[in-house]
Amino acid sequence: MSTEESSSGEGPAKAGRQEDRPRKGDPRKGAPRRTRMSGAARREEIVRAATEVFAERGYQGASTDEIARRSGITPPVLYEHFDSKLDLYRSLLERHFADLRQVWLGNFTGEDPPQLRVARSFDAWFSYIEEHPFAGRMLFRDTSGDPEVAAVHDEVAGASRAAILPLFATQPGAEKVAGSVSGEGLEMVWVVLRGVLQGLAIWWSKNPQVSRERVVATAMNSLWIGFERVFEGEGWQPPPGSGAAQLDQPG
Amino acid sequence: MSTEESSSGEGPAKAGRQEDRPRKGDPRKGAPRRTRMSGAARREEIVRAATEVFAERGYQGASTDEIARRSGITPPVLYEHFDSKLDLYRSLLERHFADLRQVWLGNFTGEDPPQLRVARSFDAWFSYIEEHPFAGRMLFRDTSGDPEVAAVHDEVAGASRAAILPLFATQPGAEKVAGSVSGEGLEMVWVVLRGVLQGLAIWWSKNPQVSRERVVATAMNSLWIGFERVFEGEGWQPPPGSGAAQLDQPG
DNA sequence: ACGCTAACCTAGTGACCACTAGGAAAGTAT
DNA sequence: ATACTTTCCTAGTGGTCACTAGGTTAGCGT
Repeated sequence: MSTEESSSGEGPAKAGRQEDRPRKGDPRKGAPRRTRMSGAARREEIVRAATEVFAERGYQGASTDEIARRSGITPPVLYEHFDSKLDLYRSLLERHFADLRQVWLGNFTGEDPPQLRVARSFDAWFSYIEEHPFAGRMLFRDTSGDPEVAAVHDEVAGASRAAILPLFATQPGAEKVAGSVSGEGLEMVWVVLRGVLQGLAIWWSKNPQVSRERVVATAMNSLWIGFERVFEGEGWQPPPGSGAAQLDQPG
Repeated sequence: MSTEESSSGEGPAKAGRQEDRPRKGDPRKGAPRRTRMSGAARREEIVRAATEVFAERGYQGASTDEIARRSGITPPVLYEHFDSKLDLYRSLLERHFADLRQVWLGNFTGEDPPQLRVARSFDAWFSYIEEHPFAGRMLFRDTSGDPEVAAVHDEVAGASRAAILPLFATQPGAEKVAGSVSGEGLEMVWVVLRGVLQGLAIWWSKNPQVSRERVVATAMNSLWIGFERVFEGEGWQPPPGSGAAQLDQPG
């Protein structure tokens, strides 16, 4: 314990502000935050807390007051590090998406057989999710409620997609999954992949007792096994001559 | 249910009656709403408008004022039909999930070969999405930001899941996809299925030029083709003797 | 015509939230 | 100690939102 506190001596004229309170009760108001950090360290603390809160409550549900509280500061300090809530959100997205992009680029490329590269990528991807649960849950949230937020999310996520998608396009036979490897077809492959991985990641975060190996195996069984057979030309065909009649939904 | 009274079309020339004012500027305040409806009709109008707004902005982003405005009323009237925003949301969820449940129950059951039943169900499911775009986009939104809303969503969606999942459990070989057909395994199958269908549905709503047949084919190629092979025992196996070393992610 | 019910409105209320002005204190250099 | 910078605070501001109290009017039955 360092110096008692420097405010000894003169009695406070107006308000009796004591610095070393036994911070029982409310941790925000009762305890004066005399834990001063360097700017960089505090900024990291904000990033960590904000990832947590955004993961738990989504963009709209996360309050800057709550983020500040979990960072050990009051709201004004937050705005000395980030211009706005949206600016903070964007910088988190960029950081975490960059991490995941590296996971793909570092594992999917190479000369190994496709199945091995896919399995390796999935495993590395779920490893990242395992080690950064809040990051995963934050990234995969639906943000389309607020157009401005959705634009930021689409922009950052789109940059990752643009970096990763070409890896798949070179897979021979990939065009058979969704009709083509360019434009809509490739986009649909991406949608399916993302749907499965994100769905499993969110489910896994609520069922952590399941091993990563099992989650990866489920993803492989769902995606790769089917895709591989489609690559070889065994794709599903609609039953001939049975268009509308059979496929109509009941009233 | 398509009695769409376009209450606010372009006014023909000018104000002829006492009712249609030249509502320049604020459309809510200028026009006295003397279009009185029966309670049931107004309630339907609210349901329609609320589905739209929840689909566009999510639960938190949807304002009751906006829902009221699109229903042609002011907020107090809304509360004569529903107890609260959450009550309104719950009743929409129940209605639309019940519709989708019927799609599954009406198409997946029967004596046809599994592939045909799956394809028929997918087609019927996407048909429903096609005809009720707002319903689809509303149901598949992430609502976990607000615990109270998440609880309602989980409750209603869980009822649908409980009705549909047993249909899959009887599929021979289904346990091989995720390790078992009970508990976690079956849940993971559900997660994968939901991830693919919902992902494709949301993507499709932004890319309506793609035919339903193509979307269904992508879903079949992604899910059924792979699953079928797994059913037959061809599931993916981790490369032997290559656990952590190969699968480690890069720094 | 006249009263009654139900649909609808105006005009709020209090709570919450993103964000800020201005000042105090902690650390650092002199 | 004194001057200076940086970190952090108190105490707000204006705006939005879910929801409501109490009054008005349309339309129907008699």
